[in-house]
This record gives sequence, C-alpha cells and structure tokens, in this order.
Amino acid sequence: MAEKVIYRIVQKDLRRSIIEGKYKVGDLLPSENELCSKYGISRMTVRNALNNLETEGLIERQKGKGSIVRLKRKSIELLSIKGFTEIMKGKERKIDTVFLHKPILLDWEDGFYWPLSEEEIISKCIYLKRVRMSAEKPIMMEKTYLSNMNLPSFCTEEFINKSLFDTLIVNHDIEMTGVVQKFRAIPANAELADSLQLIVGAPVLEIIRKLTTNREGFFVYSFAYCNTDDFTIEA
Amino acid sequence: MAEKVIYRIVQKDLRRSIIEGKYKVGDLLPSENELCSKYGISRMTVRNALNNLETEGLIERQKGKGSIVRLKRKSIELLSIKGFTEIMKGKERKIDTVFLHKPILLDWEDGFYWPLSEEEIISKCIYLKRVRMSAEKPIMMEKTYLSNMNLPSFCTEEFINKSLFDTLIVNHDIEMTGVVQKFRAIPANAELADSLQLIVGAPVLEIIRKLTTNREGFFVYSFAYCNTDDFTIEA
DNA sequence: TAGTGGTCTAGACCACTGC
DNA sequence: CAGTGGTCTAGACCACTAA
Repeated sequence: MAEKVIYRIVQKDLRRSIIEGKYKVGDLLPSENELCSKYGISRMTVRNALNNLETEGLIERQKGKGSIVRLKRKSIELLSIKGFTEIMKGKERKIDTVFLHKPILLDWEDGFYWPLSEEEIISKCIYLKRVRMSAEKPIMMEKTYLSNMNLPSFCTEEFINKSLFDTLIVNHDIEMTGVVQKFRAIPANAELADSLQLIVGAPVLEIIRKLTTNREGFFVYSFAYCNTDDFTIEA
Repeated sequence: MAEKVIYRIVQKDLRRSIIEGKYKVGDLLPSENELCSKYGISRMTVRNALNNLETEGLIERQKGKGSIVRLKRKSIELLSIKGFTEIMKGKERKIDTVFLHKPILLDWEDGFYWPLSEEEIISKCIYLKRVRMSAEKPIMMEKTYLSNMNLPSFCTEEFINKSLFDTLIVNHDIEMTGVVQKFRAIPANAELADSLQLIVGAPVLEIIRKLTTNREGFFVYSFAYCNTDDFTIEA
C-alpha cells in the first residue's frame, strides 16, 4: 500500500501538513528548490506535486513569491439556507435540525427513485427523516437513505455536531466526492402542505440528490422539499 | 493579444478542435510524440497542454492507449434539462435554444440583483434572453448578463454551437471556474405564465446564478425560470 | 512487439516580487 | 539584487495496451 511514486509522496506530505495546520492559510510552503534539496529530487517532480495541490485548491502560487496556503476546497454536501434579508451580506440564518426519529434500518422501498446495486439491496437501507426549522417555522423536510454497508452500529451511535456528514467522515472515513442533483418546482400535496405548513398547491422546491463517496459503490440519497417563500437554497 | 506561451497555444488549438467537433467524444487525439513533431517542441510542453485539458474535463488519458476526448466538463456552466422518461437512462432530450434577440449592449439595470464593481458598471452590460424549447413547448426562459470587459465585437460575432460558454472559451479564453447558485420555487406571474405557457400561480423553478471566471473581476450573471412539469433541471 | 502515456533527471532562460 | 515560480529542452526508463 506504500506509495512509490515520488511526487505523490511529496504531495501527500504537504497535504497532511496543511490540513493538520503545520502551515496555516496565508503561509508560504518551502520553495521549489528547498523541496528539491529536501527530497533529493528534480524540480519537475516537485512541481508536479505542487501543481496537483493547486488543482485541489489547497495552495495558490505566485511568481516571484512562492506557494501560498489557501484551503479553498469546495464542499458538495451542504444545502445552505439563506434568508432574503441576509442574502447580500452572505450571512446564514440560525437553522435548527429536528429528527423526526433516529436513523432506522429498513428494506429499500419498492420502486425507489434511483437504481440500486445488488450489494446495496442486500445491505438494506438506513433511513432518516429531518426537518429544518427557522424561528419555529419549518423550512425544509429531508428524507435521507444510505445503504448499511460496513456501517457497524450506525443506527445507535450519536451524531457528531448533529451532522450526518461529520459523522460519516469522522467515525467511518467516508467522504463525499461528488453529487448529481435535480431540481423541480412542484405543487404541495397534502403531506408536504402539512409538513411545511403551506396550503395545498403552493410552490415547493424539490431537490433530489445522489452523493458519491470515496467508498466504491456506496452512495447517499436524499430527497428534500423546501418552502422558499422567505429563503433561498444555495447548492 | 497573441499568445506566446507555447503550451497555451497547443492547448487552445486542441480545445477548439474538440469543441468544434473535429475530434468527437471517444476519439483519440494525436499522440504526445506526434504533437511534439507537429509543433517542433519537447514532450513536457505537450504534456503541460494535455494535463490542462484533462483538468478542464475535455479529455481523459490512458497509459498505453492515448488521449481520449470526453467532454466531461464541470457542470458549472450547464443547466442540463432531462425529461422524466429519460432520467434513468441518462439521456437528454433534444432541446432547441431560441434567442429572443441577439446579444445587445445596455446600461446595467438600476437595482440589479447582484452588487457590481465600478469596472463592471463602466464597461456596461451585454444582455441576452433565450428560451429553451422541447417539442415546441417552452421549458426554460433565461436572462443572461455579462460586463463588456475586453470583449471586442462580442455582440456581432456568431456563437459557436449556439453556446455562450463555448464562444467565451474558444474565442475569448474565458473559462468558468465557479458558481454561486440559488434556487426557489415561486408562483408564475403574468410574464412567466406567458413565456412558459403556464397558468398564473403555477409553480416555477427560479435559478439565480453568478459564475466566476478565470478572468479577474469578470462574472456572468444568469436568471432562469423553468417549467418542471415534464423535466427536471440538473445543476 | 511497437507505440502509448507516466515518471523523472539536469540542466536553461525568463518575468516577477521583495529587499 | 538574490530568490521565486513559469516555461522549455532533450534526453531516459517504465508499465500498459493493442495488434
């Protein structure tokens, strides 16, 4: 498992140092020539590592100056909710997350929206239902489904920061790597009208998402329904 | 304005050929050695160009095989429209784009949604209005605004592939690098009901976007309104 | 086996930043 | 001015693909 490609080693070393905080945002990394000496390699090999870190968004490079730590990684996992009055200031409203129940293990529903692999079906399905509230008004109702592949005791463990994604990365080393998301405006049916305190037929934003992860074949599926009278959804 | 950096020239040449369809998805580009000979340059310079095209998502490279055209560009720039019946197959409907008029140069509207820089205001605003049709039914109405910074003759030139973004990258070297996008479900007002052939009050998906580019201080703003009865919007 | 892209070396000159 | 990253050369050996 040990990496033998030199520029990958350098890349990993520097990445770890940055993420662990040895170099902070705004700091300069060692110069290319210093890294050449340190590892005893040629400049092109060092540049390969640094170019990749730049593509990852961890650093920015400036001619005559050096490689500057930036940490501009972008997060794909969040649907952020912004109130209209705060939109221009970029501030986010205080949003409370309420679990309608703890995560539970179920069979996948018949006719599930997304096609499922044999492995996912066998593993069964962890199901969550949450509501996001602002000032005691419901803004978004979200149903989340993930397969129970190598997730020991997931249904009983406490969530970290009340966050599914923090829990997955910290406790299970699962990181979101990409997303397919579909948007529609639909009229509220009886269930949605009830959940979101709207009248039947009012416009509701539907967001259907499939998140890919660093674990092969493991996906997170989410169906969200939003009242966007007073908020927009940023994705 | 002529580019003097060799690998950028090669990169631009290949990109143009791909976007204009000289090489199609699945085709192999000339090998690295062939490109070396053709341009009379060393292999590293060619590889620099190809690496960048790979990062852009235009090609994929395979050891022992070659550089394969992929066109998996970051979906930053595209709002892709998918019909429900085709969703699972991943196929996209045939969508026609109709310009309500050619791009025109205007002053920025008072009270424009996004804050504008001094430079943008001075440069004035290029405005486009387009409608996407499927089977002669309007699906999406989109208004686009960009500042007229260093865009000689943009309003008169012919679009490449009828696409704003293809034209910006091929003719002006402007690449989209990021996006802020907000989604809402709103009831159709009279104008939207008319444009999208809906009844007033029907749910309409509103997408407000600000696209960042590789050109400092240059942004593309877009406001889209979609009838999602028969289609979803993927973003 | 011939050709491909992946990795790597050891040089070189340049434009730019900061002192 | 010395040091930085940006560009470029002309080689080399490797692992992989396809005929």
